Amino acid sequence: MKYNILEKCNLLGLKMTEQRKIIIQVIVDSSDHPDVELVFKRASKVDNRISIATVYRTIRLFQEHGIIDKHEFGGSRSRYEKASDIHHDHLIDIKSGKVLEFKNDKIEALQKEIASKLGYELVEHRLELYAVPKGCASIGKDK
Amino acid sequence: MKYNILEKCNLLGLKMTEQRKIIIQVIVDSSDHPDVELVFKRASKVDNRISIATVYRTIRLFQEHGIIDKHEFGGSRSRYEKASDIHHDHLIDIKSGKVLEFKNDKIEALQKEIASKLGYELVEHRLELYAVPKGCASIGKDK
DNA sequence: TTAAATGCAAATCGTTTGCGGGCCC
DNA sequence: GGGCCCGCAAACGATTTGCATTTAA
Repeated sequence: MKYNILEKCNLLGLKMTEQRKIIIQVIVDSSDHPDVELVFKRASKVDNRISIATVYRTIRLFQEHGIIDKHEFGGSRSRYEKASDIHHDHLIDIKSGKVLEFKNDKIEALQKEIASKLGYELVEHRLELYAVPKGCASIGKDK
Repeated sequence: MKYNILEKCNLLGLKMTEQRKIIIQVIVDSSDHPDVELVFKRASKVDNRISIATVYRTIRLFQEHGIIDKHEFGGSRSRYEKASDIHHDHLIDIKSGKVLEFKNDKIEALQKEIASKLGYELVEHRLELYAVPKGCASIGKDK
């Protein structure tokens, strides 16, 4: 019931090219939710015959097959991470850009409840907390 | 302590042009979180001497001054609404695209608590529920 | 062998911007 | 009158796509 990415690709009948292997490896090894540019850079370091178009295509493909998850945090580019069986949300450190993951069942339950009260059935949700490390709260709070 | 948009613009020293008046009116009259294109269409109906560049500029300006709020729901375009004093989150009906607003203090409190536990101070958050009307749950659930 | 995947460059889409002319305060 | 604002069209950045070539199966 649990497959790794290579197995999932097989099941889906996707050809396993050198490029795809590298992109998969980069995604699996990255815990910082990289954007396409960054995945491209990291992949290029392994094998520079890879093109950014392929990275875009591959990431999109994987995303459409639920192999990786797409996020739109602060910036203009989308960011990605390996899909995980355990759902989680994100806290974005707006000082450093670092992204922490968390999970809270109470919030999940409340969301369902809210949707239900409004006459809806929850399909998915997006919860992002934008925060600053305790202490450096209002110091240099420019913008 | 409570000002309407015209007053806010005055306070900020913004010139009140015909275009801006119209754009403000369109935003105030819209409860469907329109994107720039739609604001432009509605504004043009009132006065077709308006250009989409002005709509982009004005909306951006207002947003930067906290006069309107920007959202990035499903699609590719950003959507906007008049800023309100009462914070609320959104439920997006993925069948119809309709957007409902809701407010839940328990969730707000939990978010602060989560951030705090992680060593952070919550600055802002984004919570969106994507849902389908009860009943038509899995019928025609074609992605 | 052959359908699918790649690289390249051009196209697309939403949004921003430089410029010369126009308009609010 | 002067500076902010406008319309226009060109520029932009992220992403997608058409096409000829390569490659996995």
